[in-house]
Amino acid sequence: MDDSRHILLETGAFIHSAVNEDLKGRLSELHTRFPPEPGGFLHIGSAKAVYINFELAKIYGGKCNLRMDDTNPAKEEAEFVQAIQDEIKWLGYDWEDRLYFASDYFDKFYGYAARLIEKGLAFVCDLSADELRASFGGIDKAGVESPFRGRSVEENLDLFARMKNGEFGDGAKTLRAKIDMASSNLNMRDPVIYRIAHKTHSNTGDKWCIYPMYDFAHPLGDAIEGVTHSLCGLEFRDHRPIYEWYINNLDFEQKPRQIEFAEISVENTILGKRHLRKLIAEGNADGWDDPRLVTIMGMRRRGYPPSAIRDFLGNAGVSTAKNNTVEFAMLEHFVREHLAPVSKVVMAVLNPLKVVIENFPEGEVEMLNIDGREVPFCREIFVEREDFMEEPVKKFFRLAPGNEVRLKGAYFVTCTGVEKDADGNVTEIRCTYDPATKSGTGVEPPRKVKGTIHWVSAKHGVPIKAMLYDTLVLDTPEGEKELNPNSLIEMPNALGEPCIADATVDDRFQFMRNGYFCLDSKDANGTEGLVFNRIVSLKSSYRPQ
RNA sequence: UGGGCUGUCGCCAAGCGGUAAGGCACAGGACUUUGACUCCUGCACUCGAAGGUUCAAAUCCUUCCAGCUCAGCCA
Repeated sequence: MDDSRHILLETGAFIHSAVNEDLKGRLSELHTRFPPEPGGFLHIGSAKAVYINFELAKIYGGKCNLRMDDTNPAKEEAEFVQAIQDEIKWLGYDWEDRLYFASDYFDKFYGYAARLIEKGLAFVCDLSADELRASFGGIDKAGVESPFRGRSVEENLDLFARMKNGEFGDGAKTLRAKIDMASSNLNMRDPVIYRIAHKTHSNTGDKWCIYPMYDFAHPLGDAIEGVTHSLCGLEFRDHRPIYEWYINNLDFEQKPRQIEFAEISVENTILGKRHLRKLIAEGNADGWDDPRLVTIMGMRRRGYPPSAIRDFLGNAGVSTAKNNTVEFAMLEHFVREHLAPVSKVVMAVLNPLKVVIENFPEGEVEMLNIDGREVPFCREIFVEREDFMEEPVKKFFRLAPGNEVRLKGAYFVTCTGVEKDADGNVTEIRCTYDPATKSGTGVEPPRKVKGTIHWVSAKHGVPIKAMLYDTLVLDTPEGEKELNPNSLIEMPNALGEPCIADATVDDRFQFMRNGYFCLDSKDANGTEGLVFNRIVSLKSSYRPQ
């Protein structure tokens, strides 16, 4: 089922040829890495980076490290370190014993920075954050060189050591690379290498009060770990020159190469950390694991198989540099495809309408064998409210006055009447059944019937709550995101056939004609009764009227 | 208006000088005790536009048009 290996080989040709060329065929030497910042949870966008880095290494028999990019103590928390590992494992990948932390290299980073100073390629700058920003210039304006750019190697070395020793306050000084303030690439305008931040780091504690910037730490981290190919999102395209500048100026034997791929975006979803945080803070999402979110936690709770996510990612393609927004329907397609073979098909009625079978003996319970299950059938059952129409539209093959349908695995029934309340709402329908049409007897029914509907015994039905999801937000034509008012529909009075009382969180069901469902893992001990999440609906070619 | 990048079916996406793969979606049809699944069938004489080179161009050249992206002591 999981042919992602094949898919990734077909797509992302630019990566394959680059890797092939660099390694001159020794592809098992391919070494990649997935470098998350432990400052948040992973989502489908991060999953693509996980997928590409790990999958590519797997295809060629190479290795992929997991490196926590924890160079900014202000934004990172230890809890994410474990969460991210769980998420990657769930996605199906293994970094073996190669879990690393950028912070493990702080000593080395410091040494390399000093090296840059000695080579006259870095200097300590006293400009304030505001002054620095102003001196950077702009998109069509060259920057201005720092007045501290000419300091001697000795002075720089001394100042840098004193920065490290905590002699200066936050923001008082920075270490900067000496490159080119007139570069058309803003990342090359004497970028900051180290900043001062008297903050406790989750890994190194108070040992450091200066921390390296991403642009400096990332290539060095790659080089130190022996990474051959640093595959990252397109957003880092403009950083490639600075990545190479550090690598080339620090004389690494084996130079890692950065290759970018287009990030994925899925229609009607939100990926941005701050946007997600806002949704959660405002109560519009039920935490990071809200099943309507395409966070890893959300998709996991929703019931998406990880293999479906991998397959989706592979099929959505690994393009070079094109903006793309994949339709949500494509994700759902792969979810269905991977769910179908592992799901047990059972009956559940989401919106129950009582049916009394008038000629079925009162009090009698008949056990029916449906696909190997024993399912009780009796005089009073529930069917889906949507499966009955008092005044049927044309091509409505379900229950309607005078109309005969098959009850799945049971008998043919004909609607003979309707009961209503004072407001005219249908409260129950009356039917008669034909004993000669019993299912599974091997005897051909005496006549054909167009519709087969699902049902649950009134006496034996297990009360459940069904959660029907749609995406939390909708894309507007203007390119904005708006809340989807119908992103959650709760069906509190749903009923399932008896066997679902034994469901575990790992079980996947297809509720016949209603979609794929699983137990909500958030409420695994059932304090709210049995809560089932609809993972994805079934496709339907039925169009009323 | 500086730099980088991109424009192939509604959405993804192959293709890299030899006459437009595939998936999703959609539309027909077959099958059907899930209006599901499965199975057939259809779905770009055309590759952002215009010129040019060539026996031959989505693929090469030129110009133009459109879109995305970059100014954290974030990653």
